[in-house]
Amino acid sequence: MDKRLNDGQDLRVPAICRACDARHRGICGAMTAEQLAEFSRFTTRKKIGAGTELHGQGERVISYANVLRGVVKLTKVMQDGRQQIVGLQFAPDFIGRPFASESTLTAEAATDAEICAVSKGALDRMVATAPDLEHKLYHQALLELDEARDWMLTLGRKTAREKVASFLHLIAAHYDPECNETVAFDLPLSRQDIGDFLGLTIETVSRQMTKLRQEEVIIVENNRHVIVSDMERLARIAGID
Amino acid sequence: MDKRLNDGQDLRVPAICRACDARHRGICGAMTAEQLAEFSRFTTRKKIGAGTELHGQGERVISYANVLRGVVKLTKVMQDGRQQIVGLQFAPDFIGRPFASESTLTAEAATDAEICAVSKGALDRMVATAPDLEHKLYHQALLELDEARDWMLTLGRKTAREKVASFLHLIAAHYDPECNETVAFDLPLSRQDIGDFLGLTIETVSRQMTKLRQEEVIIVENNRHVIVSDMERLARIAGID
DNA sequence: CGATGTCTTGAAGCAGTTCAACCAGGGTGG
DNA sequence: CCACCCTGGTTGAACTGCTTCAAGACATCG
Repeated sequence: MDKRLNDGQDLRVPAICRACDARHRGICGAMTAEQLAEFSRFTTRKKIGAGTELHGQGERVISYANVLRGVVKLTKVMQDGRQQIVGLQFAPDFIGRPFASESTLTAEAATDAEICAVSKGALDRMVATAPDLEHKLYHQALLELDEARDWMLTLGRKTAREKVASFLHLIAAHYDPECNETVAFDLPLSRQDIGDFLGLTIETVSRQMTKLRQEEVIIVENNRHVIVSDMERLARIAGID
Repeated sequence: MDKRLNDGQDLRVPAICRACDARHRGICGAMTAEQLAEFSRFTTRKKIGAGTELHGQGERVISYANVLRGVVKLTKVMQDGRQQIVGLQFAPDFIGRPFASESTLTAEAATDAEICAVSKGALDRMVATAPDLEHKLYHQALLELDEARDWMLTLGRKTAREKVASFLHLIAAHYDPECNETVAFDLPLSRQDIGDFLGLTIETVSRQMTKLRQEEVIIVENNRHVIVSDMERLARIAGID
């Protein structure tokens, strides 16, 4: 039986959660109807515009969030302004760092997005008593760690060309987990953000994109829309095994 | 009362664990005497020489380990041989990736080391039933994620000089958590490894070390022994806030 | 004491940055 | 409705920091 359908009829589950896309895929999937009901008293679903900051580097954190739609970027900055994106969160990812009062990074919407924010206290309390929830969070942390380490290889050892291809591959793979031969999508990041993600300048990103376009690895429309006709080829250029 | 002393007299705790340095600091700290007794039937304490591989990238993993002494490096390689160190594990760190059968990286002793290996099955079973243990593992995963993201900033946005200084700072801070003004230590990595950690060539690492030596930021003896006289200054050069 | 591996130093080359100009699209106001 | 500007992206030319390639110094160990 489809759990989602079943759940949609379970009136103990809050209405807002019953209508939520991320209900089963995200951390909420680990909660019972009763827990959700209790929990939802501390959650707020909201739409945020691109550029909205959820919390800043060095700030005290008072809430966590789940991404429901859009992309949130996690960035670190040095005093002199140099910037590095250290993570991209897609739906239904969890945003926040349990067991730390201060954030070591900034979380900011890269695109228009929708999130379900929850007070830190409420989640911390629930984590302390619900092993299933902590298990789910642990699971996501491990996935993020895998991603971070993959990206370290990209940052440390790949050429600009490979980096840009790796980025395109990452986004494409996210939009099409089936990994079809051809994929089309809108880039969730500006050229500046792509540069900050890849450890490159905006000019280098632009030049490499142009080259990939000329070689017909990608087709670009309106600067943001990208069509990859041969994912295999892109992966090869990206240096992905 | 000192828990360690107390524990040393508790005969339900296996002898090998009673004598273990990492007993309370590592994940074992989350276990009861009974759990340890059960658990120790599946653990093997062993000394391994520098260069010993614990598991390789792409291999099936059959055991986890705790570092008791020495340093273990986690590396990723591309088919053409380019290599990146994506993590350094010190005592009492846990090595392994729960919930994955295959490893996406290689774990290899960077120095002579001592580890406490445990069969994957035994730990997985215990994790499934002991929330405290999973909590501890989750906690470490989050710390590793923090470290990985810090390093992404280093890899993506720092100059060779700042990278080398950052590395020295990292090692120094590990040997002296008190953060005294002056710290002396042996480098746990060869120049090649340092390069692979920083995304630089061995020559660039060497040149930057020479420069730092000439500026008297560090004193180097026998290539491996380093003395930092002014940690503040090193941090400034490393671009650490 | 030579042999081997590790580290340093030097010189030349190149990938990516920097600086500057240009272009396209989209909104604003005269 | 067009001139204007403003933002985000592209392109070009000169520069530079890191790499590459090659040789030499140093330590360690049979």
